[in-house]
Amino acid sequence: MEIDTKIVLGDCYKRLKELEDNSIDLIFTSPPYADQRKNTYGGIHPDKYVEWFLPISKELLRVLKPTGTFVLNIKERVVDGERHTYVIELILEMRKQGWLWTEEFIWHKKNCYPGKWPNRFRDSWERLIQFNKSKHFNMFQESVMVPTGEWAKTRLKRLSDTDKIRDESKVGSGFGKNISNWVNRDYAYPTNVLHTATECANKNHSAAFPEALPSWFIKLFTQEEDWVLDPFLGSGTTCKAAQKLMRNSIGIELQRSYYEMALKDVEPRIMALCEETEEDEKYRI
Amino acid sequence: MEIDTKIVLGDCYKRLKELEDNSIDLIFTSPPYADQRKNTYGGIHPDKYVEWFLPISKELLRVLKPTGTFVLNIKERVVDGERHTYVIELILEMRKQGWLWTEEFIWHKKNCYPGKWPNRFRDSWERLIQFNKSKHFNMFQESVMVPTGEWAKTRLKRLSDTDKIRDESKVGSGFGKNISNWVNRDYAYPTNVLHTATECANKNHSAAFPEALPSWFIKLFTQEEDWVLDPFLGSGTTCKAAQKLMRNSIGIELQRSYYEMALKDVEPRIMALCEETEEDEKYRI
DNA sequence: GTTCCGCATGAATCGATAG
DNA sequence: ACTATCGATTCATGCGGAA
Repeated sequence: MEIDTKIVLGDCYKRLKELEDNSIDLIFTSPPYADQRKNTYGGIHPDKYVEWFLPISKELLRVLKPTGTFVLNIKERVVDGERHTYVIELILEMRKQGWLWTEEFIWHKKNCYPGKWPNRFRDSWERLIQFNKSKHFNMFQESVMVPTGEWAKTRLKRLSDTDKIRDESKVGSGFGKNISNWVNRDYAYPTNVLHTATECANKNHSAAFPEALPSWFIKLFTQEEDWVLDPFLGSGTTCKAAQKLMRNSIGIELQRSYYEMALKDVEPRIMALCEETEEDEKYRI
Repeated sequence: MEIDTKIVLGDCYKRLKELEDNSIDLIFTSPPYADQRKNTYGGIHPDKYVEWFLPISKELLRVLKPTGTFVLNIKERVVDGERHTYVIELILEMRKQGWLWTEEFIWHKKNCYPGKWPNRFRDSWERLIQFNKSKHFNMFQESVMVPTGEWAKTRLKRLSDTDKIRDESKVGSGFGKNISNWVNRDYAYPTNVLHTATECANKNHSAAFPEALPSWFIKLFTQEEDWVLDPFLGSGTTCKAAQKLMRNSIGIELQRSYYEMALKDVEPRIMALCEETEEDEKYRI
């Protein structure tokens, strides 16, 4: 199987024009937050954010397949002691464009940014807003199933005595393939709240999200050889995740420094066999 | 110390009229969700929800002290495959009334309603929207600090097996509970994400939210002898919590059956000492 | 007195069927 | 076509009874 990973330098509004109608299966992106990252994106003023984003979302609507999904990672910032309303206004305006506001996932960032303020606590969650073009979109729920409570309660306790002793190292290092082979069925569907620790790796990119985040949505909403798009690629996390999962991807990035950073981490074109190895098995969530 | 706990039967819009201006320190409530609880509240249609709630929120704004806080527990339902927009529209309209949208807490319900659908996962979170009348509101952050260090050990024991298994299994793909978050400090400030299960089966009165929820906000936004208001009291959880914490409270409930249920659990007027027991400690979120 | 197992029960949603 | 009702689906939790 051969997949393509395109990293594009340029303004996303202009470069999106070059993409064909109905050609993308999943758009996953984290646009620059309002009035933040001033040095990189010029700092869109919160009051102008909706106005700035709507032309882009219109292009995104055009390039997305009818069965595709758009996942927008965003959080409103605090302005003058209040949560600014640009995110919820954006939802209302995008619906007028024709987007369906299907769902809102919560990303709970366990190790969120430290700090203390007299009138608010640390902000440890962000919105992952799911938009669709039609009600009949692709969703592959089985690909993100998690072990059930039942499995945790019964199976683990039962095998804890003998098996822990038999293979202590594997247990200690986090339940490897040992147990995942044991029980194939005891998996449950997840909910709309995701938990991850934020990655410290991409220090240079101020809005970096952990690779597990795009990976989760890529597995959920696409199949191998589908097309993934991130119009605000940043340091390249989305394309990296797509490539590992054998999805084609396009990433657009305005800043040359990020663009080059993304290029470094991604093989522009790769060839690979399409066989699930035992190694892959272990990485199933 | 003597505190008052008033349980009032009647339509909250009318009964709110009887309350004085600037007399309440905290409003905590969970109004009937749109088209839900039809048998008890008649079910407000999602399209009419904002229109229905605005006159009430106007009265709430009147009775709240300038230093007070209004915490609204709500979640939009799915209508025709989409998340309905009445909640975010309500935020915009309440701002026009003069409310400040200060913050939005997430209540992560661990035991959310089961079910499976082709196009969405189970909904395991609700909004706890914080509104204020002015930027200078009371907030007692120390009262809800979370023990760390020694406490972390007991917390770890209490982690459900489900949590342990799921988090361990996610390690390979980048997810994971970072135990090292519990650092050496004895107490840490919480974040704006709350975790608790809904109180469910086998109780004479099943509360929509667990008592820990109003308790947390009562401790955070009020002091002893302050006034707490719940205009949609339901089975009385908010007043019960207020009473235990030595806060005066007023609860308004339309349904006679709920009203009587609330009356039963609450001593209309009590005298008590002001000591936090070990039992209370356990209820800290 | 513990621990363990079984079971009922939720602020739900979809799709089909009926009026 | 549009609304109303109903069955099927699904899982964490806490209680009660049993070992």
